[in-house]
Amino acid sequence: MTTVTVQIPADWPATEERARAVQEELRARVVRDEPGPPPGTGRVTGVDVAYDDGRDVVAAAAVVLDAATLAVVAEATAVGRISFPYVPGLLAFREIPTVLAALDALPVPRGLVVCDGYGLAHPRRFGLASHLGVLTGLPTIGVAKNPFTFTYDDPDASRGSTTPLLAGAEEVGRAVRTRDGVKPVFVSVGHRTSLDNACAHTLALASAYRLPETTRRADALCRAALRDATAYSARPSTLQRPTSRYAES
DNA sequence: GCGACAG
DNA sequence: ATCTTGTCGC
Repeated sequence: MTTVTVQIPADWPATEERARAVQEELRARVVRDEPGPPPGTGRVTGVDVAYDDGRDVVAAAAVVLDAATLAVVAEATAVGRISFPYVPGLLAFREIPTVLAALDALPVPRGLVVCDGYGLAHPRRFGLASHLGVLTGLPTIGVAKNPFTFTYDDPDASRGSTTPLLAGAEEVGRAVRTRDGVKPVFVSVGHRTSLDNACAHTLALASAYRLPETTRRADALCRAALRDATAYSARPSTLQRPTSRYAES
């Protein structure tokens, strides 16, 4: 598996104002009139990021799955310094440099990229998934765990039920029930994909668990990469008192 | 002005 | 995101 080190781009926005201006400029490049790749065929790639704010370290992972079998085809990770503080609406500026590096390190084509967060469901209609799509040219979707600032009616309890995710009267995404009786996930279009297709992909990728297998795999991998990246700093609990469950008594 | 707010 | 033990339930 490939692991790379990332540098924050010299021209990366340093203020919230600049970051918002970048979003306003790039949003026009989102392609919305393509359906995207059909679910269940080809490859699907999941990306996710983990942080250690205290040490200023960020790790990203990209995991390519066979869309039909969900078997892992390829993996890559990237490690770097945190490029932006967490500000609701500006998440992309915190995640993108490292995610791009991990995606670039993959030895195989990516297919549809599934992001942990939003695409068009965003204050300026340009969330992480759309931003990543415009920068890479790849079809992308966003699958988030929370409704952010949007409203929705609870979908029926059965897996496959959906309701509109609304910004006022505008449908910016959908609440999708991936498992019976379990809290829905929130799906939106990133780039070069239709909302129907984005929801179909999400359901195809999430049947055993609430979240898509792509994000589950990427989440586990970026956490492991973060552990490795910070393994040399002092961590008494793991380095000095390894395993014994009987150490106290 | 105050509260809410993807990860 | 991350901090963190046990606990209720299939």
